[in-house]
Amino acid sequence: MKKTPEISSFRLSPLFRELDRDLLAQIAQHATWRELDAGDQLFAKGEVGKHFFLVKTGLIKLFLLSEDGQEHIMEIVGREQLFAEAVMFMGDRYPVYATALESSRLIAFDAPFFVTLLRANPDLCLGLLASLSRQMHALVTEIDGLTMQSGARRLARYLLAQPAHKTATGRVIALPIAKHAIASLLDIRPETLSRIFTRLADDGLIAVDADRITLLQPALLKQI
Amino acid sequence: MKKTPEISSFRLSPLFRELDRDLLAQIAQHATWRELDAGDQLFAKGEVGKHFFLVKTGLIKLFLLSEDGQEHIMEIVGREQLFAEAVMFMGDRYPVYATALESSRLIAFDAPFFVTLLRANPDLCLGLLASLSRQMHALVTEIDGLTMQSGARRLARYLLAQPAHKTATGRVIALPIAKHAIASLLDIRPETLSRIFTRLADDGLIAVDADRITLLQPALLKQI
DNA sequence: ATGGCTAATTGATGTGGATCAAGGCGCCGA
DNA sequence: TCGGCGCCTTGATCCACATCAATTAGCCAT
Repeated sequence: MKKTPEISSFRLSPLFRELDRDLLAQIAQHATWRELDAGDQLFAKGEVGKHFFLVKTGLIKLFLLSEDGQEHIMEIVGREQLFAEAVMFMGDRYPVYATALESSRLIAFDAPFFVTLLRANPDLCLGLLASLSRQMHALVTEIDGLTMQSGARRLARYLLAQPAHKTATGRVIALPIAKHAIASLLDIRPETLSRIFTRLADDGLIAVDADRITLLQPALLKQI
Repeated sequence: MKKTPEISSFRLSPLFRELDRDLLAQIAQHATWRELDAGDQLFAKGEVGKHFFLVKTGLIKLFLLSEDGQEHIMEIVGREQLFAEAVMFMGDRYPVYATALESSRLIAFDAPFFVTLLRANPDLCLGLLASLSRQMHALVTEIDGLTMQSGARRLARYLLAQPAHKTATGRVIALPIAKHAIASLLDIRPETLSRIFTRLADDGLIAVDADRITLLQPALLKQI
């Protein structure tokens, strides 16, 4: 069931793009496919981890739990995205929980082996450094957003960041995840998210039809 | 005025610890001392940066500004700590502002030169990867704390993390920075911080004498 | 000393979002 | 077809913290 992935399935990821065929082959030999159904757990926080992952299809949520069981989604990882690379250098323990939001196929890369590759390949190192730096910047921006912006504003940003297709009335987007998951990601309660949606709709900025959102006034949305 | 620092002044930092004498000498040649008075700006957000820094004495605050001028301190960097390493891989732009809280002496390392060293020294690469991973984990923890914990709890954590010396009545700590700076770091208003201090004091958990805080009940403080 | 800073405290009031509670609605399985 | 069960919504109330405002206390610089 676990066969080694084709090189072509991961060579286009930014981290691997510059590598030569031989190296890619070695990486592939130390990688395996991983399949998850919706709701399946990939790893738990604190668990010793020997892999990092590339999402080929599906969605993975990375989250933390407060001691009263409240879940806070840190990030939703989608197709062609790499995650948990940092586990290789952090005492091997995952800093978050990871479960599948929908059925998903991942490639699991062997972390210890990858470290030996890093030791011999400075370019690979630099690529990984760049990737981590980008993620750090994103985290700093997230802290900024969480502490200095209102819920409505965070939702506006989120909506504007979604892929959309244009129609006569405005940009239409389909929410990729359930509303309660969006609420967790934006760090607000589902009830509050619902109220913000209706307020933005009342103000004519958006139109809501279940998970189909039309941005009627994207310019005003940006200004919130 | 800018003379190159002695090797001994930075060789003990975790990032440099494993390096041989020759490499250290090269690094030193591309490094300079930087002196700042209290309030001096080291760099601004968005500025193109060609250096990363090691604090030898003093304190540097890293912060963001909201568009209405509100300042949010992300981190206070103290002696023997390295910061802004990530700027080497992030399009060269600093993601935060940095100013001195008190007069400070720093070593400024040349980032482009350091990248050439990384290319030739996998061990150095791995050290930097480890450092960035640790910082990322800290950021994740910070998000967790900011979004899932009350102000009182964040203050308790902060106090417990400070260096203290024990006395008969409890652990005594001297706040290293002004209370309003602590408030910004914990993302609460100075007024609210003041009220939390008096509440904790009323409850007998701590005693406050200006910037001298005695932890009377550290165990209870941990439980908040 | 004196005036003018800024930090810190304290009180009164306002508010965004959480919490508690009660339906409505789509979807799926028997 | 009918429950049943998440998900979403809507309303009422609550609370932590922000905001606004006034006062006091240290701390230079003149």
